[in-house]
Amino acid sequence: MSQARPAKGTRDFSAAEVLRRRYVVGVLQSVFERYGFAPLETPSFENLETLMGKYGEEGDRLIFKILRSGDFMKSVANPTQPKASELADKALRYDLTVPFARYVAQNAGVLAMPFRRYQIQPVWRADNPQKGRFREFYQCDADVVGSTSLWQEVELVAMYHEAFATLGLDVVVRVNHRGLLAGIAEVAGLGDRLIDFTVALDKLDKVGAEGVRSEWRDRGFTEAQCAALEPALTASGGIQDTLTQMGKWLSASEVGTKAVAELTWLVERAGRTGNIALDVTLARGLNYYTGCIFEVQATDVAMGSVGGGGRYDNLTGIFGVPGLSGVGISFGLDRIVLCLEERNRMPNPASGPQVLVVQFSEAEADYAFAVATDLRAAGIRTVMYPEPAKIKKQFDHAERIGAQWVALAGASEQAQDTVQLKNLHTGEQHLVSRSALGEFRWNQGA
RNA sequence: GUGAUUGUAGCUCAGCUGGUUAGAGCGCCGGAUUGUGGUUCCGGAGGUCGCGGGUUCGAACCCCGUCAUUCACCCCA
Repeated sequence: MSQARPAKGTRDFSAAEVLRRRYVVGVLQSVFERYGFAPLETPSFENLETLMGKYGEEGDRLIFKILRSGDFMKSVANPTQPKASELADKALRYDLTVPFARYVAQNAGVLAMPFRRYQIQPVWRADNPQKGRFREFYQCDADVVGSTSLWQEVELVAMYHEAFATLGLDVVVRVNHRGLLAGIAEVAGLGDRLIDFTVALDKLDKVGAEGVRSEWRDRGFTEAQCAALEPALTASGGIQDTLTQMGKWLSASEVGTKAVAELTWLVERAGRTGNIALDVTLARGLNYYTGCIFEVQATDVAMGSVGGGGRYDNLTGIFGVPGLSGVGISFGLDRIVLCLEERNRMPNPASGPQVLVVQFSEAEADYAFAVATDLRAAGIRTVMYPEPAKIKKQFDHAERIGAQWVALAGASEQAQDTVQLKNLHTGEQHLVSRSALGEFRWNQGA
């Protein structure tokens, strides 16, 4: 086994893979831009304090920290037990939302609000890899800040629907509202245990109702509290029914009631653009969400979510700019690619050379190169064989690099200013004059 | 961080209850009258059996450790 391999959780992308990823990115970009989002790129690493504490305790653990430069150890107070901040002061970005919030806070005075940006860049997490899960992966985010209108949510869901419809992947956009969860916690008397409640509830589809109940108990909820939460486990049926149920159950809670109203309004409009589902068990880990939350699930592929997002009312507050509400969505590029491949919905765009120009002898190479230049000028992807190897070898090479045509351009062709074009698929051969290469039908016999 | 799994040629793998110079297919390189490929035939190169210890007359095989892979948990895209 070779020791030459990429680092854990990372991968190389071959030509074919790069092209497939570009295809997906292209679809997302075009959707983002049609909805008026402008691109933004931020650095791959940020100051450590910019990232720490934004993703919860678990998230902090998964941040890739970058060792300080220089002889930093000499300033460490206790070298046997250095503090993390003494060893590292920078970290690779963990997601695109926090760097975006940092950017908005920094430029709050000059950005036209509401401000819409999209961002397609890799992020890094020091997680253990598994299926569809990497330590370096791409996120494709679209966020809008500076507007509390629910129309933003409607548009973002429409973007999900449009993008996945274009890609040909069947998905459902699951919707929930942090206020709904907060309302449940309130009426069940959970106090500040909202996170414990939601993290367990989120696993309903995985571990079942009994699994959730026992996790609640493990997390220290009383039997009375568990009993009070019971309606959260049984909420099902139509979206409208569920909303009605929830409205009654949470009528004593102000946040709960408001959340139900918002969901009712959103669901009516978001349901027009595609498949959506109300899922009161949807929690999502990132604890900066405050309003509607989304998660996109491929319906025909066993895969974690292929996208997620939600509203966060005060993300820039921690960077000193309070009162800016934002809402955003994220597409998981790597997982989308995996899903499309599994569903055979991935096109295979051509990129390799179309023509290989054979080199017969060193004396004839100048003419071969002139022909190659003509071909390239005509927009044909062309490779000239670099040495006068055996013809069989040159043909083999043409086959292997996927070229459909071999161009034979030696002394006899030069005498007539022509080139022989042989189709490797059909075996047909055409004698074409150099001046007519631009009109040649390269796709014949493909 | 936890649990399990796997690690033999470039790739996919075989290798019996431990027993000589560790095999196959594919791939790679070369050749079969050197301006026309794919098929076929012939020949060739290529392995510290992940690494380090231990048991044994003898270890790819058994034991311990370690590293790496994959899958799952936690968490998440």
